[in-house]
Amino acid sequence: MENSAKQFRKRNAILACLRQSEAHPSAEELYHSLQKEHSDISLASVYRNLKLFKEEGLIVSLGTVNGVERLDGRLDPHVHFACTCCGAVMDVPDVEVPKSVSCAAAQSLECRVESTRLVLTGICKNCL
Amino acid sequence: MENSAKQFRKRNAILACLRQSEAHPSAEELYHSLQKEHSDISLASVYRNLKLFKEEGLIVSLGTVNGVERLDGRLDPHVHFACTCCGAVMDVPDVEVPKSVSCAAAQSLECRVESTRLVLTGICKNCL
DNA sequence: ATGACTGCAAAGACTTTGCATCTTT
DNA sequence: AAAGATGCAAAGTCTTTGCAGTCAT
Repeated sequence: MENSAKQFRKRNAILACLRQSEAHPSAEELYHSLQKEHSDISLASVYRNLKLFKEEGLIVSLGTVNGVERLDGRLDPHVHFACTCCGAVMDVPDVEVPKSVSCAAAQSLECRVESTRLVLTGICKNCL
Repeated sequence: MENSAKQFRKRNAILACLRQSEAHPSAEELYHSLQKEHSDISLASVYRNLKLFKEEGLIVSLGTVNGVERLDGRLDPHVHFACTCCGAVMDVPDVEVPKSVSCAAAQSLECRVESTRLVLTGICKNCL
């Protein structure tokens, strides 16, 4: 365990960093945050591991904001707000997409709904 | 008018093509559709005009599906479903995001909400 | 002439991948 | 020795932009 912990040192750091962040960072933003503790980390590792995490379902993509993919380590479904001005992405507290929406979709389209992503865009408090 | 119609021939064709499509196409898909009528159109023109249309609010971006931006000529807010298997994007009929969601966000984040985008992802009827 | 739209090719931004190296088993 | 993780640099996608040519005012 100790050994494998060392082997997965950076991988774990990437996941931990994303989970601790409230900023819904991009790969590059994560990379910069990680450099404080892991000055020798590479951007490729960040991308590589993020891709793995997504495939494993450990993290979620929020889609792109200004052409850059943003990620979330929180797995419980919640609504996001993205500021088109500064690019900030934040959680919207105490709001959820009603389950009835995905049910209705599944029924009328005869599809299987696996995830639900509601992103509001606009101008944040700071930019106003 | 006839003259300017000619001048905006391709521009209009791009917008019309998007508005007629139900597929929420990407720039490249639009480009291919347009080639039937405008064999000399260029991909750059498609991208250029789509960017303009977005800025003018004539069309809406649905975000990216498999790394490619998808567009919608319908401006009334509605819910979308994206198939992760085949990449199809379709409208979900008769469902809407309650206004209360954006109101709650505006209130708790003290932000201005300008648009709302709900995308469900999963497996479509055909792929099931 | 001036301003606007286009095609082409080049540039740009973001992300992925091949390969050699190093570590762990 | 084998398997896995990483850094680096190269490659790959998707999108934007500079420039010259064309059309309309």
